[in-house]
Amino acid sequence: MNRTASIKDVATHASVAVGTVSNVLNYPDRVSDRTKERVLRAIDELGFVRNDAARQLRVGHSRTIGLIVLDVGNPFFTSVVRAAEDAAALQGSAVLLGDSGHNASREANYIDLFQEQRVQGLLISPVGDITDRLDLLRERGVPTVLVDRLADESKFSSVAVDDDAGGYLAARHLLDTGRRRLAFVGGSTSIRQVADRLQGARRAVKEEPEATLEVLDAEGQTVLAGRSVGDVLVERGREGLPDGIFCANDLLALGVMQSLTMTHTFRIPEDVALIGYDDIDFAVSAVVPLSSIRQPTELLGRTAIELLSEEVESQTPVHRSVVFTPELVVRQSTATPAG
Amino acid sequence: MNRTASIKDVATHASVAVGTVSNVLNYPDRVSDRTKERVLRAIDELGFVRNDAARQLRVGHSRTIGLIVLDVGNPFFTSVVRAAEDAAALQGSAVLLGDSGHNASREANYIDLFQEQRVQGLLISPVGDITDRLDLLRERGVPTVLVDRLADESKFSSVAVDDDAGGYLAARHLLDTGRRRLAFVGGSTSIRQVADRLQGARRAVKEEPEATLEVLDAEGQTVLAGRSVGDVLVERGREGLPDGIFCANDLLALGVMQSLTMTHTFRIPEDVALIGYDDIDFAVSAVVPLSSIRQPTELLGRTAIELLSEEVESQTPVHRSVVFTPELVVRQSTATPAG
DNA sequence: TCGTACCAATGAAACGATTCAAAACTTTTC
DNA sequence: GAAAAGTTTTGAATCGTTTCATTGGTACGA
Repeated sequence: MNRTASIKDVATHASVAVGTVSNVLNYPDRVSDRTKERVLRAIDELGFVRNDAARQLRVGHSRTIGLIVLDVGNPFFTSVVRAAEDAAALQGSAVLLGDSGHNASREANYIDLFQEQRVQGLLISPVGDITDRLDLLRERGVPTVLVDRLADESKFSSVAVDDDAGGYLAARHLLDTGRRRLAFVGGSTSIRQVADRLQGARRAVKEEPEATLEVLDAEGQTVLAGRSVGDVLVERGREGLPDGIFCANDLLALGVMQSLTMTHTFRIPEDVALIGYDDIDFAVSAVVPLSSIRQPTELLGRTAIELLSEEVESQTPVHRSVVFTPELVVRQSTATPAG
Repeated sequence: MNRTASIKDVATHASVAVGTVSNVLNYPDRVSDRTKERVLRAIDELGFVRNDAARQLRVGHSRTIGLIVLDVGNPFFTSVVRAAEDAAALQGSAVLLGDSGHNASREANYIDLFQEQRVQGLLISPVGDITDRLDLLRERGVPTVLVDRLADESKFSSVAVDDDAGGYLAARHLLDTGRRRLAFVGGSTSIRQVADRLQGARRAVKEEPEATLEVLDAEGQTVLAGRSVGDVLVERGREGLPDGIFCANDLLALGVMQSLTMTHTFRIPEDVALIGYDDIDFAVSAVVPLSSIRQPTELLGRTAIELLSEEVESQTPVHRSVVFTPELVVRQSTATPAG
């Protein structure tokens, strides 16, 4: 297995100087057609592939962008990742993807790795509060954009989705379709996103004098947790039943739906309207197609790359925080009750 | 923003030679404790981070492995990716992840990129038949392991899961729990995996003289497609109903389940047993927890890395194909009918 | 005191690209 | 036909590591 060809081999093979080969690769119009053709043939014959490490060493920076997410398995992030990759590809960069899995030490490993790789910049959805760590990065000249988290604008750019607005949107929709006795199912409100969504919902409910909002406890954010909540409601019976339920994510909502529809005690949406959050793939194919709040994930990924480019380009770093508003997706589970 | 510190700066700062700093980084026991400490302090004070491009240029190869999957959003691949990352980290390598999205040109882009990066090797779940392309890679000394696809063992190593065995396992389980009138729902059998699973199921059915296997058409591999199949069965009524249904993936199975349970005409598992394939997260939290066939994705990812290491290490490349057997996961949807 | 080991530290060379001032050609202009 | 202007091509210097033959020190035994 003979060593892969270098630019020098190509130069010899084509009887030109190394600088010429480099020019063919990087500034094709500086080279005459005749030599260009000769060089290209040599490249082809030797199967030359540019060594990016050498290139990077010389020019001082790579063409890659680091992206660290909390969980690649989460559809929200999967979608953000894909959008970021596409946007990066358009501007000639590649994305190095790291999955921290909510684990601070894995996150730290990736940050180190990406620094050694001299990435152009870093997009990160941080595990905890690592502003110190990121401050260091910033000082060392690695521009950073926070994803799905608000940042101190004097220090970082960030992209996020307005969860308060999302909560408002969901509750407002239930109110607009005539429901007045609302319930919120969130799992732990110690999660910032959940707390914000609840806050938004409260805001909407305040706008209707006779509307009420009850907060139901759930153990976690899973389908099973949702089902337990549903079972409690079923037991409670027709009396205390809310007529509109807003779940802080679709899994919870699907669980509630399973419980209510299986027992056939209550019909969705006639007796209870139900709305989730995230608009996962399963929402549309639920037994009763589930209304939900969709987060503009593609936009999030694309914008993150744009903000990063701004940081890379501008000498005097100015930071921007972009907050997107989520979108209401209406399906059958919140259809207006007949009559 | 001053340039990041180099090994030379560290050497000056600690009053040692550059070679010594390099030794501290790479062969700590070659260096006396006193100087080691001095160097480490200097590294800390200057915030030195090793430039991996320079390192790579010198040693001739990177510490990264390229991994190209068909779809990061697919839980199967997500799980493989995570396992591969962990296994790679253990041996000091990092994984560069590429998502081809079933698109040959995106795939080609990643292959090019990874070649320029001089990855140690490539794990790939190829879009189409790209053996030509991969042959080229092999000639250029980039060892390649195929993932989720069988390979000509004279050319490549590969890891895959035995779909025929999985199909057999599912059907055998239905037979073992007393079902005899089986049905297979697969979507298009032009997909290799689906065809193999059907073949395995047929093999099992042949073992029981009085057992039958009916193949039901489905439009695609989604929940909705499954629901349509379920609706057809419901319409058919108790007469022609199979007593055991095997779906080539969990989405189809969940669709069938929705249809059968909603109408309350038939009960699962009393009237019909139902088993899926893939054991996605949703299987366990279905209305009736769904039995399924689990693919050993973690093992797949880990083994892929191992095979690649073998290829990298061995001078005379020998290739191996490893085929794993999937695993039966029994839940309520195939419980033995009472009595 | 000298010779022999042994250990630590040194620093020039090499990796493969890009860059850029200078050299070598071509073409234009007078 | 020579000078000026423009175009191509050249090749040495450079980026930041690792490597390794060599040098400098120290300890021990004779």
